[in-house]
Amino acid sequence: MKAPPWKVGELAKRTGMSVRALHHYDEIGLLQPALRTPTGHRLYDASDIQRLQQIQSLRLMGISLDEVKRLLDGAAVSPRQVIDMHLARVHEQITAHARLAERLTALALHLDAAAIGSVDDLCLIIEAMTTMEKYFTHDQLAVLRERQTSVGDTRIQAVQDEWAELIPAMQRAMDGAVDPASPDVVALARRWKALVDEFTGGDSGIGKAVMTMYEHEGAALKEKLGNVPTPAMFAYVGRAMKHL
Amino acid sequence: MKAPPWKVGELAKRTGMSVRALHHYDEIGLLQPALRTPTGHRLYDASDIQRLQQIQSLRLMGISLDEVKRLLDGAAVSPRQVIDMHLARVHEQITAHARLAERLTALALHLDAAAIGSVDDLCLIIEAMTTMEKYFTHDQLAVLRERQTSVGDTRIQAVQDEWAELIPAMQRAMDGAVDPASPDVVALARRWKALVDEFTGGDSGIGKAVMTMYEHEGAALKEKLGNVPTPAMFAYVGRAMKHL
DNA sequence: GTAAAGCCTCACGCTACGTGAGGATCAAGG
DNA sequence: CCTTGATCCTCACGTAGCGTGAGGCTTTAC
Repeated sequence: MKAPPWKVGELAKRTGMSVRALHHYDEIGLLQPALRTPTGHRLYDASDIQRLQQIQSLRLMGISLDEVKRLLDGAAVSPRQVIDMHLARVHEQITAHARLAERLTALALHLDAAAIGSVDDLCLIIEAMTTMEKYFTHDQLAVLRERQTSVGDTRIQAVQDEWAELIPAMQRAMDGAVDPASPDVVALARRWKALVDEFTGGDSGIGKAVMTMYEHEGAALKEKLGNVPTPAMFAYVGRAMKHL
Repeated sequence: MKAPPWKVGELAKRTGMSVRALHHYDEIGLLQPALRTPTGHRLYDASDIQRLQQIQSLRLMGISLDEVKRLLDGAAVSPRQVIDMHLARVHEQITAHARLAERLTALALHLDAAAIGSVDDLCLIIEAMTTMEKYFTHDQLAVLRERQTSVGDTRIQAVQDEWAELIPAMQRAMDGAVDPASPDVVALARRWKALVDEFTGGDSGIGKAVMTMYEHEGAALKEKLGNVPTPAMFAYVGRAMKHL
């Protein structure tokens, strides 16, 4: 156990820092050794060592070198404030990362469900997720995910096929100006409602969100899904449903 | 709604990116516009725009530009792997930040309790916390924090004063080679046990951790706390306790 | 005395751009 | 045709906290 002052390598070994880091601290004026040998070698004395321990303590709490310097040099900033502000920043980071993790987990689920290999498909799914997050609340998305896994792939495919048949049929009725109260249209509306209820799990908020989404994103969705309901069609179906 | 190809400013406005970011993507070969005007102005065509959308999607998931490039260019890496590995990284970050937040919160508590203003004291507390985390488990630390708040400052001070009296007394008994079974020493041991029990809340693991800590950190603690028990003293007290 | 180890000072590299600097080009009006 | 303001171009530095050499002195140990 040699006594101080120590050379940079010795100090590094004893504190677990790298020599480069100590050089860096010297460069930025965070820890400048009290002495130098005539040949320019750094010599750290006891007070330098203590300061380094303080630096290490503060760094362990994730405080930036800049703030460490401000804390140790000028007492102008209160430690308490620094800690509080830093804690707030850390909490922000945590929530941001937590959201990201949630999205990534959901994405992984979709990847499993859809047996996707291509990057193009991956991006489409991300895009769809992003769009949906704009219209559905967090809870609603959780409900939809739960339903997705519970009903199973085959049923989902069947539902998609039925929509692919139902929407054009409804469109033809509208184009032909058929009375929404007519038995044929009401029958279509009944199937429509059944599909919607199955999708939403009876949550009317989800149904509304879907309509809002189609309203705002109609053009974009049409390109990707083929046939999609228009706002006019929602109104038409709504009238037909009054006669269920 | 002008049709593509678009100039960089136009693309930036429509996608919400900055012109500089698009320049950057060009520089690193992530998104190089299909065309340039004879004077060098970038012209992005439809496929460029689609690629940019994919880039934005992947970036929204927190994927680095480098990995985005690898994903979009060479299909050599599977999307699924990338997502999984990225998710793992994010989870690591979350746990690291969560630990940090926990430490900061505990630190804020100590600051409140000790009415600390100086940076020196702040660092001492951090150092103490760091040391204790090496010897106590997470649960044990939670117990100690809980006990700290429940017993109150005045009692803590009283306990410290009693230790300050008890330890030298025990040391004198040891120095005088007094039989640990003697009534005086047993009486001291009784007080000792009461203090320990109050501190540990009856958790024997905590008591052992304290002993291990004093054993390893004896010298460092002695400087800061004044008189501290030595391993020999623990043994002596242990023998005395057999006669309680 | 010599070789190995340790020290010094540059200086580039990493992430994903922000922010000018200095100059060419484009679109619209006089 | 000329001007003017908006837009475009290409450098190039700055960010946080060092890692990792390069090239050249000093110290230490045999």
